Amino acid sequence: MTSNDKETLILNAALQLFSENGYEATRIPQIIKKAGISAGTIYRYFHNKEDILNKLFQRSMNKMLLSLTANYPHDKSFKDQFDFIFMHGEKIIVTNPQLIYFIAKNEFDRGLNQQSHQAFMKLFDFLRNFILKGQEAGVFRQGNPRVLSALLYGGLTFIVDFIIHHNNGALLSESDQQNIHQMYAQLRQTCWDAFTAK
Amino acid sequence: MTSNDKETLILNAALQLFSENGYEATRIPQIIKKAGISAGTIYRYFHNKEDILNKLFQRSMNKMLLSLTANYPHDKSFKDQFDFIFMHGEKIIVTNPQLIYFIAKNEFDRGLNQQSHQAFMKLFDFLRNFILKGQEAGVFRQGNPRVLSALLYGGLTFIVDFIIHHNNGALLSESDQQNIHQMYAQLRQTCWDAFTAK
DNA sequence: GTTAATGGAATGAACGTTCATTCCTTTTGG
DNA sequence: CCAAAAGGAATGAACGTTCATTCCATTAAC
Repeated sequence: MTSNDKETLILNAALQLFSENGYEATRIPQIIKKAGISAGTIYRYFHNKEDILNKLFQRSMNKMLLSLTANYPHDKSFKDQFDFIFMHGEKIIVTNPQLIYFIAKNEFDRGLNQQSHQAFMKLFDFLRNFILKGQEAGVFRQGNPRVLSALLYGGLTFIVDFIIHHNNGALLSESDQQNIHQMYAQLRQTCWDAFTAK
Repeated sequence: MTSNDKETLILNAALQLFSENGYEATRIPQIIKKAGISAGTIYRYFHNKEDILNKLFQRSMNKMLLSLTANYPHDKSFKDQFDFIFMHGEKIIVTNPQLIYFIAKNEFDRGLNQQSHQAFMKLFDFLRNFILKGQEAGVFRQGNPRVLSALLYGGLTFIVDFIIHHNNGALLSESDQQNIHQMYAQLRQTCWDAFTAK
């Protein structure tokens, strides 16, 4: 087991605990136990608790951004781009709902440093740019782009709430997954209608 | 100054601190200082820290529900009811954005007791029922009502994020208020389109 | 054999809470 | 009316506990 693996072990344990209980309520001993390491070791890889939060936040942001930007269909229609964003969004969420929930819970908390905020803004700007371009092209309704991103982001987050709390963080059953997939499809259609209604 | 006033003093201080920093990160000494009372006094009015959270949460929920249900236009059109909900939602949010932010931050946290969850569900059911009735009447689009409530609730919450963080929790300037009013109007129209698009 | 990594007991600061005491208002006695 | 007593609210220093972090002996790697 390399040192890199141990860092990942710690981050994964922290992700689960932070998303379940929040950053403040999560105790270092909990992380230690879940990661299967000892108190001293954690401080070989991270300066302190806050450092874990920030490294985890940035890793999460980069993961999401990478997933959304890799193979992004720049030259296709807005509908295709919209579907691409939703399809990959759903994949990210269903694969690891804790990630989104962790982000939503900690997004604006104290404890996030400049670098973390920049990582968030990168993702936010990506969505914002998509909306702005759609508005310029006359495909999306006019107005403050924040309203549309609020709908999209808020809708996604609230569905994650459902995923997380429906079974107390356990893995999703097949029927749950189908149910969520259906909600996701409805949300996509509803958002698209909202975006394009004139 | 009656004893009731002091309880309110504590709850108001807690509301501001909880919404800014979250429940866990808020320290009792902070509440004491902001409320202008001493350490012992707080335990005359509340059993413990968690009790403050729950009493505050329930007070917040009841405030919101009262504001939404008083003079509710049961016998008017769905559009009128929709506008009523939005109008009163905006009023609540602009008057005290911390309230919504506090709720959004603590909604699913550990520490909330049965009674608090019931208070939340009462409000949630109110919205859910409105959506269900609209669906039954064929006015709103079909599908899982949670998708529509996610859009509405998520949208509102995310706009509150903007209000709170735009000026670090200070009172809103007049131009800010106009800006928010505009966003709110856009959100209302967009949500209505999303709700009613077939 | 040397260096780096690990474990876990030890540490001290900070936390929520308590409680003996003080303060102030209200009641009682004459 | 006034003075003394009582009652309840408020105080803040002190307490036990819990937390993040450190330290150092032990183990693993090469």
